Amino acid sequence: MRRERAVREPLWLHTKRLLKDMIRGAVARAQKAGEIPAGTVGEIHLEVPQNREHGDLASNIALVSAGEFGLPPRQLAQAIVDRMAQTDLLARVEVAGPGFINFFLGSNWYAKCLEQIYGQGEEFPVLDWGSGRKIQVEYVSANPTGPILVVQARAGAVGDSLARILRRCGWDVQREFYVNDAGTQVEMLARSLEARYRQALGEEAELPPAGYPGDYLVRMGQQLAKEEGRRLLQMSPEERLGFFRQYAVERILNWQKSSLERYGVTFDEWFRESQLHQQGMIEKAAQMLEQAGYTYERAGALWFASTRLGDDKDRVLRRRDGRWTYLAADIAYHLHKFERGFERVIDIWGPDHHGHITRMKAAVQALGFSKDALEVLIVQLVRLVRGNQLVRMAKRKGEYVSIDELLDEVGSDAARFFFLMRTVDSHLDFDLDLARAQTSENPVYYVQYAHARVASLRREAAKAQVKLPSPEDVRGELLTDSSERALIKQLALFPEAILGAAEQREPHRIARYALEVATAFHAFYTRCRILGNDPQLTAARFALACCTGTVLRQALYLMGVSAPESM
RNA sequence: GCGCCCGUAGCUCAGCGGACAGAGCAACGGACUUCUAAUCCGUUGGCCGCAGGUUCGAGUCCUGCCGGGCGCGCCA
Repeated sequence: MRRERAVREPLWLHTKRLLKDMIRGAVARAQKAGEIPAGTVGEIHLEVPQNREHGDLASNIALVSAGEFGLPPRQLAQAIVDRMAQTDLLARVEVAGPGFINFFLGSNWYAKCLEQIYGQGEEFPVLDWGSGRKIQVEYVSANPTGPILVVQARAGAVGDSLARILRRCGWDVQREFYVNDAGTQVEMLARSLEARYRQALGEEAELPPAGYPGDYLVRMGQQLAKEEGRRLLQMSPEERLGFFRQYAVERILNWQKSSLERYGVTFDEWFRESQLHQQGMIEKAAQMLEQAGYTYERAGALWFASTRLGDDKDRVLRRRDGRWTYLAADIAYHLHKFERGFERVIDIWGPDHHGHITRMKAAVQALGFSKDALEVLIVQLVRLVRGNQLVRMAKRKGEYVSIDELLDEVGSDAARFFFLMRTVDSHLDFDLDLARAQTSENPVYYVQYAHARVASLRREAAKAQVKLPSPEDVRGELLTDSSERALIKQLALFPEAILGAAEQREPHRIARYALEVATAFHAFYTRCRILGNDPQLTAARFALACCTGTVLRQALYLMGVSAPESM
């Protein structure tokens, strides 16, 4: 069993655990020998130094604990190093600078690392952080009143990627899209469509003041006029509005679905707000809030006393006219989420919803759940630029840039990669010209090209009758070039990149990681002849190239970007 | 006025409290008879918005300013 674990656990994580144990062990022994006074060691932190001369891993434990033990950092560090157990994974350990302990990985480590990654293939890295716990990621959730816009496309890339990453870490992930198919926006949509339908029939009809001006409704109205003629005018106004509402919502929803599918963004569940209304979920949620003592009536409306949970003002749940507010429905929706058994719920919203966070968290708390069970990620705005020219995208007058237009112009791979390169909370300037460029300036091609190069290498090998080496024939200790070692180490960092992205909810880390792997690979490829005359060296290098291909394919998959076999 | 996000190289951006602050692009100079040059190597380029504070140590944490974006409805 222990052997099994040692083999399956990613070597990088194993190494970090081992070094921490070694430090603790050394402190204990030094204390026993009287070289270090009594005291406790806090959490040990290992980092990858920026400077290569500072080793492969470094610990600042002696600087942090100097106060606790009353020793100068360097002396403490030296005492630890002197008492440290041996391991064949390290070449050397040294005390440096103000008191850092720097660890240098040895050739044995590189050999083991390559052996593990190559042996595990697509299974690498084996991760089980989530261990099957249920988590939900909700994203895009655009109103069914128009096309998916650019900021929602960004949220789509982020949400979909985060879901893939969490799943890779062993979480049971559900991806959800919340369809706001009830409420005034949808009423307005129905009335807008009715106006377009009447116009198509040649009637004098005006778009309602806050109606939807986009020409998709003009086309929809024309099509309805063609399909139905004047039949709809004979319905009662109520019936007619209901028809328009349903017709428009379904049509637009399908449109949104196909746009997202084309973009590789999918969902396990399209959850409809109307379901909450129909099933009395809102009343139920309101009752629970009431029983918890968080509601009151004033001026004919029902209020949520959210200020008691940190909000800056109380919020209306049920309007004077008896209709529920968006907030009330959203509270019911979140109640429903937690009733479905999710340990964590992650909502990805646009910047216009940030004000909603405090009250939503307050509601979750008032309903009896931990406020940490709900996490909200705000994806910041996207500005489209062409060169240094800002592309207009005002939503008024029906002027906008939809996901379809974006995909027509730059394609799914570039769009997703660009959205995932940046942290979600930074405003993004999306350069359409750059994303479309099929040149080295374009980072997505840089990564894809590295993958294609590996694929090409395999084809060349097949041509030259060079077989894929079997794992036991791979001798990683032969790889001593700086570029080979840098690449192996970079591949070894994959588990940490995935876990970091998952834990911090930062999918951009995968994009940056992929770029680093590609960089390390291109350097290796340039410096080292892979398919050469020495069979053993060829086997080792070929294995390393294959590992790179696998890791790149996995990383690209986590971003929903394709991994081409040739370019 | 209040809230959220941002301010790091000419441009776009990374940077888990650590060692001389990084990458890509742009600029300049090199490298293809050999596995894809959509590549590689090198050079140039910085009061990390400003001012205080916490710390052995701050681009990173705290406070206050300045600048930019967005939001503040019984809309969703």
